Amino acid sequence: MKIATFNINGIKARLPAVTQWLDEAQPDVVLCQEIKSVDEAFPREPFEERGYNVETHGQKGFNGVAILSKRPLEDVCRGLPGDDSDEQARWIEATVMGDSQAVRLCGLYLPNGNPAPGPKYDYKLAWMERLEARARALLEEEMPAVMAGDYNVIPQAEDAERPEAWAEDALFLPQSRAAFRRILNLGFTEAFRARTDAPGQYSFWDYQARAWERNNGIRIDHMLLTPAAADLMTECRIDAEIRGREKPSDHVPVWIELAA
DNA sequence: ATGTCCTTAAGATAAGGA
Repeated sequence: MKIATFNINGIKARLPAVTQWLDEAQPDVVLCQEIKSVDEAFPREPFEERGYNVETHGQKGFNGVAILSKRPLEDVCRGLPGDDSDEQARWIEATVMGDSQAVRLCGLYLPNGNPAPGPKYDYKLAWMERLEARARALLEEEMPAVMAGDYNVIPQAEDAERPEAWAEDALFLPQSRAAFRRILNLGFTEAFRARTDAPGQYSFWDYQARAWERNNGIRIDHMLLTPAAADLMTECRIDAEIRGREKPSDHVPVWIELAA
């Protein structure tokens, strides 16, 4: 089962790029972030005619997450638990049946947090505490689980072309990286780094200043696997080349193959 | 070189978010 995460940066603007990639990559599941659409306005038809089931958790103007799946999605839950006053659409989860076993899928769009310090950074750190709590609960279940999405965290210096440029940024501040590491250290496997220590591998390049042409990127889109899921992983790759196409997202897909 | 892009609110451009 091929499972991908992709921050598409607006479904209305990205429909041609996303459908072209779907037709080529043929993922079974895609966890999408930044759909920037309310549920009612999400264009379901292009995906349904390709055989995907569509579950969205949108909001007006920004944020918004979705799951596309060729297999039926069950037990869909929207919103990260832990704060009923949080109205930002950043979390969706569902269960998909593999050939041999069920997998719990969590799609997340972690807050950017800039400028730091400030209320937006406080919100990011509080959101990460809630994520840690949900991660603990997932580990206690027997089902293999994947938490994938735009984490807005650069885990290590080797995950940025110019780490010095991010020293004061919410994506790379020690507190952000420590919170990410606390979640990993519960027992999760970060899929990409479990398979390679190659430098220069990124998932985001800014639209500005010819960042793509210079490979001035950062790796902030991650897939965290519970031990039961990590045992099933046979592949993890970044489809970087689509960043160079017409009207691309500033992020590219990251995907795993699970023998589930 | 904060050099771009996407969104909404308007009804042309400007602001917020990233």
